[in-house]
Amino acid sequence: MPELPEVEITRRGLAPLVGQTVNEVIIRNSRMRWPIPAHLKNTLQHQQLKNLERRAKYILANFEAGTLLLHLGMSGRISLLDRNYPPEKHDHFDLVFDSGQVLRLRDPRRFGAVLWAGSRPESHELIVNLGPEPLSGAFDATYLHAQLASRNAAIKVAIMDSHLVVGVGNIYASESLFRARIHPQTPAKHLSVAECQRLVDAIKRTLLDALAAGGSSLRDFFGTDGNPGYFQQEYFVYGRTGELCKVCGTDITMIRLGQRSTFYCRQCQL
DNA sequence: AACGAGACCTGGCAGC
DNA sequence: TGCTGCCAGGTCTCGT
Repeated sequence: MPELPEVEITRRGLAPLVGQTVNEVIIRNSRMRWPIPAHLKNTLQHQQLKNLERRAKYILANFEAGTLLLHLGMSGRISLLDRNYPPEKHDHFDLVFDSGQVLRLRDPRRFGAVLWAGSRPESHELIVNLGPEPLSGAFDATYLHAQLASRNAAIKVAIMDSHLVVGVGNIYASESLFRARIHPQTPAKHLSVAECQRLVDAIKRTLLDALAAGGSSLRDFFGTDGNPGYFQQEYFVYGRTGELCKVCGTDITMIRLGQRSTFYCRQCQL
């Protein structure tokens, strides 16, 4: 599930852990995208969680000793549970706190990551070259238009490039382009400033709407079964091949761009 | 610098 | 019921 809104909702849901102290680190399977560092067991022992931040799709857990990076990959999920709650097959990593609460990472496909970033996480190799946050002021039409000037690739592929802007995954790329009424295959460099403005606005609106929808289910997020129960987003185009466009009634088309499924309305998006 | 393809993994589902 | 093939929300790495 993890696109940027889901990661942000996860971060917010973990807020009760701030101020608590780590009692134990459990690594059941260290083989994630990169190995989970074994030294975390010592490094995080008795460390107090100072705060939780987010950069792109990384959750940054800040401790006195440094910052733990958490990434959910394609299939990751973090739950906040009682420490006695029995782990299941793909529960690879636990941070157990003195209160008896545990932050538990489950990730069947293991594309996610648990990494140590030391005291300067902004300089970490996975962080330092990332583009601006999509909801920040730095991501505006002027910036986007300048970035696209040298790119022939399809606009949908371009906005999913984390060096250009972070946090626009496969679902929200299609959704944002629909809202901006831009065909996903348009060569990026062909977008006018006005189109860039529509796209910037659409990306921000799409992500904010998803955040608001997810936020409404936050109460269910920490059920003892650990199921987030995300609000089922009502998509305009994603996954709706052959169904009717909610605006004009044309059937939704699917194509592949950059090896990813892409959905659009051939009437609304030119 | 930009682009496309391949890689990493497991689970779910359609079709036979 | 079981097998096979294909698909999946991410993103880094490598070759051109």
